[in-house]
Amino acid sequence: MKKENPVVEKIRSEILSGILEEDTPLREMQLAKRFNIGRSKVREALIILSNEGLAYSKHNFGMRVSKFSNDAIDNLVIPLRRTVEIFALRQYFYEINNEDIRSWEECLLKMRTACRDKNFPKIAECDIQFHRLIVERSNIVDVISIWNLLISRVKGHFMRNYHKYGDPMEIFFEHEAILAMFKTGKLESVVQILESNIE
Amino acid sequence: MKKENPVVEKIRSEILSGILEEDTPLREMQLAKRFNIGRSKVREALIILSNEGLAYSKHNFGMRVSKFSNDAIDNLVIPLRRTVEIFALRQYFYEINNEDIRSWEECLLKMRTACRDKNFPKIAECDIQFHRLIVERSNIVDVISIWNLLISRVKGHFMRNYHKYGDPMEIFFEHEAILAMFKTGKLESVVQILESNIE
DNA sequence: AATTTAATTTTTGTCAACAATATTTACCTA
DNA sequence: TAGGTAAATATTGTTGACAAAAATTAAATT
Repeated sequence: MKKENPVVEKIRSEILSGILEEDTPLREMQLAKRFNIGRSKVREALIILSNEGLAYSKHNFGMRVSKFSNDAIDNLVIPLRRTVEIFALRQYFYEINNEDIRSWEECLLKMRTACRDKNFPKIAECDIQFHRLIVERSNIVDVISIWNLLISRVKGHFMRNYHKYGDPMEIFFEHEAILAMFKTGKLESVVQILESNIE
Repeated sequence: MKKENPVVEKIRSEILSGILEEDTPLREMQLAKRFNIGRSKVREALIILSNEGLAYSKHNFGMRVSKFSNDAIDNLVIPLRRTVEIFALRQYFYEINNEDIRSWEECLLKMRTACRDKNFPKIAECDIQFHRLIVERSNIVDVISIWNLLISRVKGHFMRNYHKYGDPMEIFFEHEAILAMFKTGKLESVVQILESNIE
């Protein structure tokens, strides 16, 4: 598997988590000094981020952090996410073992704390992690990379979506229910509940 | 919206269609001279292609054309492509003008020649271009980049798929029919014929 | 003081140069 | 001639230089 550029990974994570706000200029020299690399290496990283849609640029303007996605895009990306995650799940569902279950349980533990604390960025992180585990368990590189792109396209969607819940704990209960259904071994029921969770 | 780098587009199209074979070195100076641009611009293009999975590199080895993907994930990617293209089309269908029609007609003209000559790499190039025009006309950068990733995951699929046709001219007729349906202005009919074409 | 204008600094985009590495060619020897 | 070795060439990855554009600061004007 291709090893990721750690500078790309770091900047991307900071954009997705909201540490870097919309329209923040990504200054080349500043990043070069920070990561102790040359300007050309920073440039490469920014090109990749821009290609992923997390940064944008104009001529002689440099790269800036992209704005949040809009509802129109969400309407496209959410069905795609459903398709990808359920495709991934179907590849291995009947081979799920105790170790797999434990990784989801570990994720849920963190999510419960985050929900109790109403720490929404942390809830989003756990939410994404829960679904990432579903996709990565398939071990199919192409599927994982498609899912990664889709997730980067709904920057801000998770936070917005949480407003629909009266109490953040409901987010935890929903994912707890998904895992409970995993344990029953009923694939079509899992598909149904997973579909309703991805919205 | 920022226009896509035409050099990236051209090289990508040549990789996807199979004009550039697996493991072909993508020499920077050679490409720079060919497109009349500097080496740094070529470098940017290659980074993007590599990020999309169409090229790979080792240190001091440069970029090479990636190998074909296996068709295991076709069952996933093809429905996704359908969703994305039809989503794009719905955004602007009732605003299609003569200039748009002309760009598809221009594409079809090349496709007819390629089909008559049984030049399969060229057919694939035109086929991809036809669908790319559908997506790019939406001017939605997120949609375009998702589509680009999906297309890059089925490298080789087009060529494989053409074996189903008895006569390559059928490929041209199918796309001619799509454009004809565009002109009728009946969106749902276009959706239907487009869905059947993406397989 | 507020606004406009000019000068200064910063930043980007691009090029050319360079060392490090890889590839090719020419040469030598058995 | 075949195979190996060294020289020559080509290519990449990286740096620094520099002009063009943008952003910032300072000065001037009302």
